[in-house]
Amino acid sequence: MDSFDKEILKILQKNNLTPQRDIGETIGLSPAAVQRRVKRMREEGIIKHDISILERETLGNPVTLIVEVFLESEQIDLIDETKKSFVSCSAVQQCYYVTGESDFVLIIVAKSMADYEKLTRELFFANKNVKRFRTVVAMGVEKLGLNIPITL
Amino acid sequence: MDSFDKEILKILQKNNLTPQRDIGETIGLSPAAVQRRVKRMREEGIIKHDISILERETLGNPVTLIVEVFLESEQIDLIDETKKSFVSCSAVQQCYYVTGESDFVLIIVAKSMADYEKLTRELFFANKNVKRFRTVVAMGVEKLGLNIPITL
DNA sequence: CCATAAATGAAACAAAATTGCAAATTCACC
DNA sequence: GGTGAATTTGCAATTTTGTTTCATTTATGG
Repeated sequence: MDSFDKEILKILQKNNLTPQRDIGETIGLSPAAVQRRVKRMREEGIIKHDISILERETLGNPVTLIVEVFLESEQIDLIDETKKSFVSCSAVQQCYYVTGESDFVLIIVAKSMADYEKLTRELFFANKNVKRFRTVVAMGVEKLGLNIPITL
Repeated sequence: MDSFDKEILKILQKNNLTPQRDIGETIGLSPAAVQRRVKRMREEGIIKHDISILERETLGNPVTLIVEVFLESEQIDLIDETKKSFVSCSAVQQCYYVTGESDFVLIIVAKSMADYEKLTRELFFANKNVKRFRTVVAMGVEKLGLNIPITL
């Protein structure tokens, strides 16, 4: 992985519909060379996914919540089970397994607070291993991206 | 926005390189019709961005942190200023303006803890309006996406 | 310094996206 | 329910983009 690759990645993580011709011109490489590098990086998994980012509000999910989850037991199989229930929930955008007082931090989207309240029953109250959870309501999503700082 | 649009979005937010022909076959519409709908939704901003998601680890940003920031003053201009400094920082992946005890929640990536420590000086210690902050270290990123639940 | 391997650019090729147009569908109004 | 306008559709032609081929160049190891 050289600096050409990194420059390509910098462009793709901003806009992955950029034509390879344009990328080539920008970084000084032929379209074919760009094509081969992109293909390789997809195969190697450096490029994990290619997705469209949608507007949450228009699609009926205007509420964002940040939830800190505290578990009862730190037994590995119990943790795994709980983890699975979080990850498989489509409302859960992100799930972090964390150190400190709490065990998980979740980023969740919901149609409404009532909708979220319903979700907490499934996700937390129904789970014996969840001791307690603390919800923080996002009034505004000021930045939302997965852009990684890439140093050449 | 009808159920065709929603089906298209469901596909694109998983993989935006899916050929329009495939999308058309799946949902029962001609490639041209799909193309026009996608174009419209891009123009309307329902599709906000099209990006590649990269592997953080390979690109030298293996550390993820969740930070709760408590401000000194709730004055709107001071908040805005602080917000700007967070949003413009490339290590900050997400910035939420929140209710409750704290004022902001940030998701931050870093090369190392030492790197993060350096970042805290710029971002928090250098800012007079930051009263205190609480850092939670992510041991594992179990789920990381921006997939919105779309109901037809 | 040579031989080998890897990466490149140019051109041909294939696949996908985009556009023009006539037919079909939907919608608002009577 | 019927009628006309507006919208949306599918098909086919066109254009753009992505992919492969191949000869050449550049880098690598002995």
